[in-house]
Amino acid sequence: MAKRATIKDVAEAAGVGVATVSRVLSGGSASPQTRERVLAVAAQLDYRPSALGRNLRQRRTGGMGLLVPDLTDTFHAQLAEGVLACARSAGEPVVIGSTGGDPEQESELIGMLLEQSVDRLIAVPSGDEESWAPAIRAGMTVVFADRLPAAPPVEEDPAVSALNDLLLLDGAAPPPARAKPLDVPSVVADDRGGIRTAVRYLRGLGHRRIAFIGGPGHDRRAAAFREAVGEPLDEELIVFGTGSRDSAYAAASGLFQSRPDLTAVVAGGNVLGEAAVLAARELDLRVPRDVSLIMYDDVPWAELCSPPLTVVAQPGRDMGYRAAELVLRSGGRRQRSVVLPTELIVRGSCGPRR
Amino acid sequence: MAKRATIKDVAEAAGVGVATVSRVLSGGSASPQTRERVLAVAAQLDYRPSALGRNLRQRRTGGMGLLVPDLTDTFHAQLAEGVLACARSAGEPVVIGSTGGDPEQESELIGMLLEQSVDRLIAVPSGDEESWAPAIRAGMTVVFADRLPAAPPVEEDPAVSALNDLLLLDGAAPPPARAKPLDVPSVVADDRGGIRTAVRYLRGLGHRRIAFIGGPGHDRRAAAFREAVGEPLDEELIVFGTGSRDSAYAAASGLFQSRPDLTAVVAGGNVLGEAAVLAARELDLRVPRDVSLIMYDDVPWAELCSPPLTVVAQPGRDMGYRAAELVLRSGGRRQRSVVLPTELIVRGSCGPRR
DNA sequence: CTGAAAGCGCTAACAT
DNA sequence: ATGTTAGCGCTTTCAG
Repeated sequence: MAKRATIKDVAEAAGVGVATVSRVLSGGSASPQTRERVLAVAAQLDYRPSALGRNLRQRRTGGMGLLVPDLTDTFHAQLAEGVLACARSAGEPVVIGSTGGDPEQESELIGMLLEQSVDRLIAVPSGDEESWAPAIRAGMTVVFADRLPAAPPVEEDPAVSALNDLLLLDGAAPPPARAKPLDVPSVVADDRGGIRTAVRYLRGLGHRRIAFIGGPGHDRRAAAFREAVGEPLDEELIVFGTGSRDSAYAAASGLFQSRPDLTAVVAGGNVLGEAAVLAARELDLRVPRDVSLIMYDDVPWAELCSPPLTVVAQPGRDMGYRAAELVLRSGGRRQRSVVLPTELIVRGSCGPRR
Repeated sequence: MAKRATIKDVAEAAGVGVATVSRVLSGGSASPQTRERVLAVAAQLDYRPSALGRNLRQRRTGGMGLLVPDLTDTFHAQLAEGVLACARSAGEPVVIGSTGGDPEQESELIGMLLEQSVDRLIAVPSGDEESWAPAIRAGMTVVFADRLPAAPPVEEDPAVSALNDLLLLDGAAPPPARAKPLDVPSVVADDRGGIRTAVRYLRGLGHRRIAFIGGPGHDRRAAAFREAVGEPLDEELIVFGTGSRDSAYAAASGLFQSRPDLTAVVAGGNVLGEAAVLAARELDLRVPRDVSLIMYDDVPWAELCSPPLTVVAQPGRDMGYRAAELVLRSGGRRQRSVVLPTELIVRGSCGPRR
């Protein structure tokens, strides 16, 4: 690294103390002449304050961390672009990590960020609330984007269980003592509205046996789907993949084969939509003649499919931007969560029930 | 930020000096007992060495920077995933920036990285060699991925020009004095081979009027295209977009309209392929009946198109991984550049000339 | 308004 | 083998 000028160099060259230079550069008070001289010298020396010194002094790194499951999921890429846009305009660095949807990798990455003293983090979480507790406790300012961590598995405390059994309290068992839920601001899409609109649209076309294919983190969408469909609910029509494209394909293909009677499917994300299109084609199901399809996420290629895909668009880029704003503006006090609207974009992948 | 234990805390608690703790944790020499005690205390205190202190001391930040034009370009996302995978397994942080293909933003981001003392950088460059010189001079270890910076515009030195005119040396003018080319390792695909294979394939199908649609950074591919097509060369069949999806669409659409006689097109990247498919459909050109299409980059949705797209696949993820290895292993000495093979994946978007 | 000085947490000489 | 010490570049009291 070519040696760069330090604040000391500037101070000497300007004939002032380092404190003065620091003040001038961070907008503190200084006489106009001093200020001007310092500025001139700094420019002449091409001085750039080192973030290293500042960070150490302030015991924190500026900027923010960004954790997403997978950048090749175009929606996450859009979200990331939003975060980067905001960070760029703020001149702040972004340390990024891809978790592969694996809570363990996620935790490791959080550890890495902690080590870097990155104390602001935007995350599309993969782990559950429990796995996020340490980060919060460590003092990180976290903002969740796109989804929230799942509630931790209810711990079957053997003693309590036994007691409950004994007292025959099963039916009206008190809610198991669970860790208090995380209080973290978030930026998510209106999944409930988005899914409901999609289901209603399909209903309006005459569809009755509608399926949902989800992936990790799509629990809220699945819940919204259950709610929108109402009774009678056919749980077999709700399937999940584990996050990889392969497993998404397997889920879609399995669904089509086991339930040839379904006439429409809602894919909970673009990777699942991709899988659904592929699986349908492989099984010679024609869209929308044999099966109607609505995909969550509007991605460029949705328009390229034949027929073009009808989608529930969520503003990925905006979500990222807003999340970054939230995490930056968090001047200590609590931030409100934000829910962004979705939009049903009707193209050609849905038709009347045959 | 909850106050974390420092090396001093560990030293005191273990009854040793800070240096010993430092040594133990970085694998230096220490007696087995001491080592054990320190390790125990460190674990007990949940001590994590602060990267801040280390970085300042070593005057450099670990990890690496990563600059790409646009993450929603799936190829760049794949490349980024490769970089992240390598960085993750090395436990190193990655500071990412998205340039939007704009040399100016790129320069600003480089400045930001310099300020952070990030001295290792992987970049899909947007600026030309000239705009990259400062980063190199500042001592950054740079590895270019996917493409190389364009040669700087030849400066028309008036004096030299005049002299040349005077001496009638125009025809055999000596190469203009240009800055010495950057000597930076890189990881790129075998564009020459990839394009040649594509063109030959199309030729074999009988196509004679083949077009090329490129974007920023596709100069090498365009050059390879010219070479592969040979004489007579129809320059009108080579068009460029500026990087945005809109401009890519405009370029494709304009090409199809101005040259209805073309029978095949090679798109220099997935965003351009996207545009080509869209434009063709808009103009009622059927693929492959009316026009054959080969796209650079194998992306998941290539298979979803109807017909599925024949592509020149380049190993985006590997490229990223290799680039990260290169930049990490750069133990001071020069690294060799690497060229990765491409593969023509024949699907259904090419047919015989009608 | 300005300067001197004290560290932030860590590593690398240097001494023991 | 281990402790002591001197900073890395910066911000921030605290005096002047």
